[in-house]
Amino acid sequence: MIDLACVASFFAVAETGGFRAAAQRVGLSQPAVTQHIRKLERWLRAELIDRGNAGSVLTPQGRAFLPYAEILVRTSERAQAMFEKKNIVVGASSNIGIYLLPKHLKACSEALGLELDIVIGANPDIADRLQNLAIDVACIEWWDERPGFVAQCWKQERLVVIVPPGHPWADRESIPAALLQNATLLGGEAGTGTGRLLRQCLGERAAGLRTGMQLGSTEAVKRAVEAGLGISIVMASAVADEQSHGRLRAIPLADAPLEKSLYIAWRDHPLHENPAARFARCLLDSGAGRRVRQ
Amino acid sequence: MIDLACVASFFAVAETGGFRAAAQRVGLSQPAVTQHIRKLERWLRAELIDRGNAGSVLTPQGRAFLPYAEILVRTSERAQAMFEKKNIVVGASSNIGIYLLPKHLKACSEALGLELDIVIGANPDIADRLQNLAIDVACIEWWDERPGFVAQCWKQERLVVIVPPGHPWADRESIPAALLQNATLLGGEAGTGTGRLLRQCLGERAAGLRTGMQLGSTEAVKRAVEAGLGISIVMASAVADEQSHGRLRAIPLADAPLEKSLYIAWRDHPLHENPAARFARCLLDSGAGRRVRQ
DNA sequence: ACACGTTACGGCAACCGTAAGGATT
DNA sequence: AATCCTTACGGTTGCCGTAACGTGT
Repeated sequence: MIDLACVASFFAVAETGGFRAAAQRVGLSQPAVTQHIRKLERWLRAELIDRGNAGSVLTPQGRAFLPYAEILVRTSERAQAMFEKKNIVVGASSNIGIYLLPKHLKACSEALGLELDIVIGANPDIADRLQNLAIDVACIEWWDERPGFVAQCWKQERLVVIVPPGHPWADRESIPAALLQNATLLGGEAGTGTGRLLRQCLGERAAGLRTGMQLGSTEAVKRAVEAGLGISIVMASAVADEQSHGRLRAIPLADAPLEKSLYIAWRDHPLHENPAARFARCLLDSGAGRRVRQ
Repeated sequence: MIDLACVASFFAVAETGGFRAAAQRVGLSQPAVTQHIRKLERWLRAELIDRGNAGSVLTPQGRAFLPYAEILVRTSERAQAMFEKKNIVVGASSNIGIYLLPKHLKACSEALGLELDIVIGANPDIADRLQNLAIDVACIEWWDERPGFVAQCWKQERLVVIVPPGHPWADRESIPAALLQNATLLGGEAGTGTGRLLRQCLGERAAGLRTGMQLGSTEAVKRAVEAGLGISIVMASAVADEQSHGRLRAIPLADAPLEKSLYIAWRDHPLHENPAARFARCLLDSGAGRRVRQ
């Protein structure tokens, strides 16, 4: 059976680019790291690292092994952390992590006496990390039901159409769906389910809806709309600032109350004293949660 | 650093329900397993197993640790297997694994001189296993792009409406979308993207489409339709048998050629001699693949 | 000369198996 | 008595650190 200490040393070498630095990071002498790498290489029957005097670099085989090493190291770290009841890791999709989460975190952290680490990423990425045990609690914009997890609806966030101040729609109170019929919307982060939501909410009236440019982030979308490159639909809280400064107009839809459900999801541990679940419930209490699936 | 041998012993105890059987499985003496479990328990500062004379059972904390243990054990096994260039694991969503894959596997296995293990599961489950490194190649019905992976379109499978022989539509040559307008379809496996595909393909005409009963498998859907409980839409190759025996009618849509793209996905190893990639390409060659994403 | 990784070697810890010891049914 | 896990103990392994040794810049 492989030795995790060897894997940790390998991972450290891969990250630091040298045996000496790796030894320091894992708290061993440098020859010990040499031994670890040799042992791994014998075990896998493959050379993993090209030793050069100006830094060590992974061989192709080493690069192939790297994701395995990372999973092994991170999983063992997380397993240990789970029982120490401290330092839980919260993952959030970009929109939530940037615009909504910060104001809740401090209260929950203090109420529970927990240290929090935050990871912000794309929505599917966060879902995967939850599955991989790399994060304990996920705050996400879209959740496909998976066995072994609990997900609850956290908030219903209003979505609004955003246009620049000079736009023909800028002074409307609301926007009827018919206006959107042939509009082209600037796209933000992929995989957040906004497209799905729109089609579901507008029904047949969404047929002509198109999304131009995938800009990758809501920040980018806001800047693009400010610059007059187009219009978009975003979560209301993402544009509160710009709206109050008059840089953007945020206008609700007229006939359909367009709301996106945000979810808190965590692994359904049978552990009674489950810190992830406690944190999740604390978050939910500050957002009037509604149970979706156990 | 935790010892993987201890984790393997724990996992074996969890699966076999006893220290003796676990010892036999991992090839150690029984006291060695006792030591392993004690070491783990000391390391995690938690009791993991309730020792009873009539079998050992996991404590709640043990059950909480179990998924971590499984990931650690399976990942190390997979890492080792990767370098042995043998025995690659293919995951397939149920429909593909049952109706399409078998006829291709033997040829690919022989052409490459590889042993194959097959895992069949729900579509999201297979995608997760690919991410977790539990499988090497995934044959799936829906793929959300993830960094670090390669996915290619493998086949375009025709979808057909299935109705029982006595149904009013049984003798139609094709079914116009308008007929489906307010139909209720029996649902099969969740998360395969058929619903999405339908809405995308039928556009606004899908507005009234409803799915009743989630039956969980295509086999169940077929039996339910045979029994006259309703109609459904399935992959043509899933009902070839029933169609030729006259137990079901399979009827294409009239105005939209309804096709589902099936994908082969694998981890984008930089390893030159990557057996998973070789196998994937072999499969693609037998299905006229079209590149989607690198 | 310096920085990096390797080799050599010795002490010490830890692991495993055998054998004997409770505890429960 | 039978089964299951634990304890006790000794031999062996192998891991780690110190120190000395190549090697390339």
